[in-house]
Amino acid sequence: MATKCTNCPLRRRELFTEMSKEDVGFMERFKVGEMVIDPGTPILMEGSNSPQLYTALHGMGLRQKTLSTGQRQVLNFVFPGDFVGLQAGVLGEMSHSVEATTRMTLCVFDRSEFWNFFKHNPERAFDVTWLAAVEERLLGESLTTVGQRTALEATAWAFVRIYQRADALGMVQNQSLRFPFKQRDLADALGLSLVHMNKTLKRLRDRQLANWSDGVLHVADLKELAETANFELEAPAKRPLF
Amino acid sequence: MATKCTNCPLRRRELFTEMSKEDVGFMERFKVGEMVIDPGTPILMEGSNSPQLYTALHGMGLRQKTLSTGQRQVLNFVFPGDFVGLQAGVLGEMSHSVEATTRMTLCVFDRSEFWNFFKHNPERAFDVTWLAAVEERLLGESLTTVGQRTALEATAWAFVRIYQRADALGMVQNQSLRFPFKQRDLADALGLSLVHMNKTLKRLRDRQLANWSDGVLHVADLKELAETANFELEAPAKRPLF
DNA sequence: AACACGCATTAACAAATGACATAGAGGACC
DNA sequence: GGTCCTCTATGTCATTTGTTAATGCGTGTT
Repeated sequence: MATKCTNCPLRRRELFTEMSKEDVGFMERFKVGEMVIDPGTPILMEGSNSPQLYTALHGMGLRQKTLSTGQRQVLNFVFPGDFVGLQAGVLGEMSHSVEATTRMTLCVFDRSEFWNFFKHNPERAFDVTWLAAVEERLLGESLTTVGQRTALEATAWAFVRIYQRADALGMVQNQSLRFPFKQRDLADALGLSLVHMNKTLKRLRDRQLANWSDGVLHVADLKELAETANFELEAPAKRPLF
Repeated sequence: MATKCTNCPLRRRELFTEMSKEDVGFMERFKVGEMVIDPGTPILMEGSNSPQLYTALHGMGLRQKTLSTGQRQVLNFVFPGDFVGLQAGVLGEMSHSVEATTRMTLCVFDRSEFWNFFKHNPERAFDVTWLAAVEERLLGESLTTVGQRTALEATAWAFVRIYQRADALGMVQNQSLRFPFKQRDLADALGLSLVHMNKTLKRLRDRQLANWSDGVLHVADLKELAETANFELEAPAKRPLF
């Protein structure tokens, strides 16, 4: 029942770069199966060294880090097409956890085969590095947001990025998308308290910039939202799918 | 008179993994020269696509991102041995700037040769990915700090990380190291105002945990400092030198 | 000597954000 | 129907952090 990479519904999305027929075949041999998990289930644990790597096929999740005090930082949200476990694959240990927020299905890859990529398929090896660099770029931007932007700006920034990402995946309809997280999740992603997050959402709603209710994010005017975030809108760059 | 990779003083430091003779030779052919720059000079600019990549040999610098409002986020500090320009090498465009804080000397590599690494030297290609993953890990930790820790905890965290990094490079003597930045730099790294940074430094000084004056950071008790940071001390992992 | 400049320091006050408390809506379970 | 639970919403107050301004100190320049 596993989806064949040849028929992968993600590859067609405009977010992703073209993939050669050979590479698709290569991926198909690399893929060992598919996994379906329920909401709330951990996929990878901080400190663990998973023998498996994943690509999110359906559903959404989040990456997070927990301090000894119990506070948690949400590093980012996992969208379909995201590669999960690169750190485990390369460094041998995850520095954060990944868990499913909705029901998810994941493509499963064998970590022990990972090294073969570098040996036998330099193009795909380059793509892995590309993904790591993209991740680094996004984290740098998140860090800048949490460090420099106000609660309102930060929330607007997050919504713009989420909207753009979803749009590139074809998940936006009527300027709306399913964003099935809790206010607590976004608060922990932006370093805000839950109460303050809630008040900030209300402000965005009152200003008619963005409305996130019942798991649906609606953005009335992306440009204006980006402006309140002090964020320069630009066409999202393509990236490899792994 | 460029340093030959064979005689590279960094490679001996315990921070770095062993490198085979062949790889050293490989690097030596990859290296096209050396560059010395004065304090304050930009090395790579946000948005630029540099034809050159670098490894810091001597001196220190910082990576930063600037918002349209003029605020800046310092992403991290560049130590000797750091690879600079990975994003340009892989993505073709930097998402942040890098500039020298002290006088620096950098090994210069040709970006056009970068791809050859992946084709002809999978081990080194893997190392590049490793570096990207390490960078991602560090940024995730910084994000967690800025998002979740108080000003005091964040500053203590930063000092612990800086101390450990410097120690692994053999830059610590008498529990002290040169940390030639301004309070403004650290404030921008931790998302704090300059004044609050200053007050926080005084608190750490009063508590006899850490004293950063005249460009020298002195840590009296690393363990206690880590405790105030809510940070779990662990032996720093080795990493490849590029 | 006089001056300007960058940086660290401190005080006084302002603003942003967090903490606590409470309430309501909805779902799951008995 | 009741009860418990999670999540959202809102008000009040406390705390952290930011802003502005002033001072001092060293260094380099005129």
